[in-house]
Amino acid sequence: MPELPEVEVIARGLRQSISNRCISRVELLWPTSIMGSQDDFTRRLTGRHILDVGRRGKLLLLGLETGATLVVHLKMTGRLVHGPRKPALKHDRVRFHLDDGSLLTFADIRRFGYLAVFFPRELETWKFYNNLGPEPLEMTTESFVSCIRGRCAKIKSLLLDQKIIAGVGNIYADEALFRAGIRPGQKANKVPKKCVAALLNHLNNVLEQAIQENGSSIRDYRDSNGNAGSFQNSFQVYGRAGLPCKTCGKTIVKTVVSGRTSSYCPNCQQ
DNA sequence: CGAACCACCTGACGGC
DNA sequence: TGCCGTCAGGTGGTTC
Repeated sequence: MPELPEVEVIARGLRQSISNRCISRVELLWPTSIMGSQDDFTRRLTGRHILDVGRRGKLLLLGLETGATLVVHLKMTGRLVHGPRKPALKHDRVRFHLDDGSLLTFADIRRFGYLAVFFPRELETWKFYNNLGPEPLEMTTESFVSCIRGRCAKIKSLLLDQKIIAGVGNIYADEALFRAGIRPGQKANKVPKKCVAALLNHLNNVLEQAIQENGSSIRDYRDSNGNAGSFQNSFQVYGRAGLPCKTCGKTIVKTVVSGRTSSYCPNCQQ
């Protein structure tokens, strides 16, 4: 569910609300949401202070006083919400009781999401983390072009590949490609170099605008305070198949790329 | 290297 | 009402 902007919004919110808090108790309501040993997980967190909150790709990273990192992947329906103590809800999977009496809750309807605590050595050997590509917002045009150019895969498949660029998902891939005027099914090596270079700027503009608007809420996404985002109101193509293009009026069409529903304007995108 | 599948799960929605 | 199929923001694995 959440892509880079949503995870970034959550990280910023938690940085404000839980930095320097201490985890007094860990409540495992659905133990299989933990990757690896549940005992280690609880032991490594209980009684520890959270020093900082960061993000890498779509991963949330909570830095602990011990140097270990609590990693959270929200996948499709995960939420990480901080608030006052209250009874657990149906989809709550893990709850962290903090020393000020507040509660940090990981909820996840579909249970694809997971949590883990890694010490630095372990983090280095975790393949998913280690193979993550660069952050788009920190990437140079030259490096982006060199990652994309010469590839014969469809351009959208490359945007979605976390090993190439970290953090882009179905929504922002479609929105960036619309702004760049490139069809999602276009082969990367057939896109003019200039257009590939411009694509990074469009992608980063979309990501930054989405962060400003607190992310996109299709159905499940909520920020760390439990509030919905508003960028879904600015979608140009995502979820708009059959509706008129906001730029030219032509009907937005739907196709499948990388097994993902993809929408584009047949007139604005080539 | 790339595409086409399936798998992991639940819930919402539309059609009949 | 209820049953059934379809679809959903992500990632990993297999096979061809």
